[in-house]
Amino acid sequence: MNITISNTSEKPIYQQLYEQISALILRGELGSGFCLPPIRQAALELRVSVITVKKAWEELERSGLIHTVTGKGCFVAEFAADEILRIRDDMILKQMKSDISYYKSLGLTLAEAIELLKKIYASP
Amino acid sequence: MNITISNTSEKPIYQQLYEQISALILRGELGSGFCLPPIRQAALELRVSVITVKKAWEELERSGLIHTVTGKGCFVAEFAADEILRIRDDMILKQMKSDISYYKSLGLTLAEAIELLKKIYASP
Amino acid sequence: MNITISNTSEKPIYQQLYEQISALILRGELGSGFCLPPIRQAALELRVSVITVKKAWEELERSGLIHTVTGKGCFVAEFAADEILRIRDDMILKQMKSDISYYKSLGLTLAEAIELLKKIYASP
Amino acid sequence: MNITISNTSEKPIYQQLYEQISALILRGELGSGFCLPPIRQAALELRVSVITVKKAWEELERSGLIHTVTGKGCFVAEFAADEILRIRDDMILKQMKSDISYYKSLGLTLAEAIELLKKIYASP
DNA sequence: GTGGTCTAGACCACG
DNA sequence: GTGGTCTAGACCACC
Repeated sequence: MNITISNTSEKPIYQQLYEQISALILRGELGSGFCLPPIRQAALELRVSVITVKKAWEELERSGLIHTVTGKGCFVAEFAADEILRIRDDMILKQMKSDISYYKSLGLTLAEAIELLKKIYASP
Repeated sequence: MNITISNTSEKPIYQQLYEQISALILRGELGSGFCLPPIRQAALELRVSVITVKKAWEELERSGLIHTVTGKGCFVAEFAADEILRIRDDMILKQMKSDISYYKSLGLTLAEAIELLKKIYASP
Repeated sequence: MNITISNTSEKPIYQQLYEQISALILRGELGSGFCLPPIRQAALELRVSVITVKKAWEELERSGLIHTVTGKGCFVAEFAADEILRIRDDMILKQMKSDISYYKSLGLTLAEAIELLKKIYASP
Repeated sequence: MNITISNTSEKPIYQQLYEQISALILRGELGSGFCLPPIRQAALELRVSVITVKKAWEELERSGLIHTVTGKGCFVAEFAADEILRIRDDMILKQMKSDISYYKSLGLTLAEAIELLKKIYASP
């Protein structure tokens, strides 16, 4: 499941977890019904606290991306094909609005933004 | 000097202050030599603690955007005309790299990104 | 971790702290990964305010000598063996340039300076 | 009298004044009996406050380098030839002791110090 | 438990 | 008047 956690990052660990797993689901790499590892096992593998994993799982459930069955485990929710796209687009839209308000505040024009975007997208 | 502070924002107050004032300087609205309001006065007007304002001012100084003269006040630093552009571009580049790595992780293509960018830039 | 604070010194307390701890790190007495005492505990032991300790710790982080993990503590950064020497030499060079410009302004010759240097270095 | 004042320096202005004038006296460029300019004139020329100049003059008097005659002006004190050397050496010794304790705290050896000293003295 | 932020209020140095 | 430092004490986020 290729998750990487940085202890030195400014972002809280639970949020790093949340972002990476939600990305896996929204890109379709974790399909509907997929069973996430138990929090204790995930905590061991990622070398983080159980509490931290639990918090990330809770956030995922709150976003409607997973679905907890007590005593069974946590499963990726069932999505209609277009529903998953809608959720993804909402997340991107929300984020991009915030990003762009920052660019605008520094006086970046649309043309400059597009040029930069192309350049950065091209690099790995 | 239109500064707006949100006490409920996730961002710390001193950082909101830092971002807004650095934007004013980088957009050229506060020219070289401009004297910022005294920290005590700014604290009163913004209804925050003196220390919070000071912390923001310190960050501005650390970034080289202002310089402090004890007993006199805090002044916007002297910039070569192109230097200010270079600083602005560095800030934008750094931020955009981080933003785009998020878009990519959600599988957004360059074409989609540009389209969204245009749409959001158009709205106010 | 022998730290001594003088309340009567002209130097601010946080700077005394910064200088002594950075010296410990640069001399290699606090190795990579070493965990500094929690700021509240350090404040108690040194009989200064928590905020004063925090300010010193922040300066250390800004210099890249330590890194802070929220909820965990503050750890001496990982250095390549020669990197730590480079940082030390930069600090000494910068300081010595300033010192020597003062000696020169008082008309001290190189020969006199070396002689004095030897004499003072010999004394404890 | 070639005095240069930096408003952006970390050093207080009165101390910059004090250091530069005491250097002029100790190097012998301002001989015994030389009359310093009136504080109001000096303040005008240096574009600093009268209070600041006064403070510097007072420090000079306290060090025994000048001598104020009310209603007449401030005059460089009378020194025996060797006395001026003694004062200069005291000042340098005091400063160098402090400087060297810093070098030692960073683990700089005497040999390294001498080498650096030669290198920096050679450069302008 | 840890660090992160914010507050109100005090005293000092500088100009 | 300005900024610089320090204090005690509070609340929050994270682990």
